[in-house]
Amino acid sequence: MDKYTALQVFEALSSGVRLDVFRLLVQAGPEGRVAGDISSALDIPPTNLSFHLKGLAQAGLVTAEQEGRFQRYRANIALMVDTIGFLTENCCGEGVSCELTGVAEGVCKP
Amino acid sequence: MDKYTALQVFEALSSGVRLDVFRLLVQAGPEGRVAGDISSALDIPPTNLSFHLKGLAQAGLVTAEQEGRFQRYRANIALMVDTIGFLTENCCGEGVSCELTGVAEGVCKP
DNA sequence: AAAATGCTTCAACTTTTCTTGAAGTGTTGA
DNA sequence: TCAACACTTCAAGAAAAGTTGAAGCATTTT
Repeated sequence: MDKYTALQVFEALSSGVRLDVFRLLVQAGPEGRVAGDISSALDIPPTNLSFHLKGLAQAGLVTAEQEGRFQRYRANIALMVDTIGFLTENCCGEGVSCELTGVAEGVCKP
Repeated sequence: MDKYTALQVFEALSSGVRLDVFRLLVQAGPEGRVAGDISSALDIPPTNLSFHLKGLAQAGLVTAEQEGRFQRYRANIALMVDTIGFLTENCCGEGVSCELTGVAEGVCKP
């Protein structure tokens, strides 16, 4: 993963609205949710929701699929997990031990 | 972890400058780095760096310790790892399998 | 004590992001 | 075909974040 991709991911999750939307989609699982469904579940006006969904989709954190006149969104959890790998790169290299950094086991040595 | 804490973490990492700083500190390990060191390593004016370090510290992603007239910063990787746990909460619950979501093994069932 | 160093805070400006109503696109059902 | 529906795009104003030089505070050196 490159820095730009990671930055897009963090930017996407740096808004309360988008964080709520992503979490809702994570909990929805592979079925995902259609836009209007998300709008009413979180009480966000459709115009505003569309703006934020665009940001999440651009970052790759959600995928969009047309379903008749509905638009179904799904979370991409794998990208989120990969992003952590990017952040913890080299955190245990060069004589730096996991014990000292307090990092959970398995994170630094995948 | 609550939503506010997670949001602070993502906001903190949603800037290119702060992402660079955090990654530098992750790679620096437990020794950390003093502010002036970071400033010259990443070519960021001290004033601006101070602004961004404040954001990272407020989110809890870095800690600051005075060392004479220097200020030493260290990364808090554990918080980053915890934040992922928050995001993937319930992602495999209620009949939703990890296989379908494509999530790395062990993430959903810690 | 005075000057130098390391860093932060402040104030002002610039830039970006957010929010909302109005208008637009495509789809479905009467 | 026409109205209703689901959602997105557009435009404009409001709010938040980023950047910089000048000034401030604390520590160290001379």
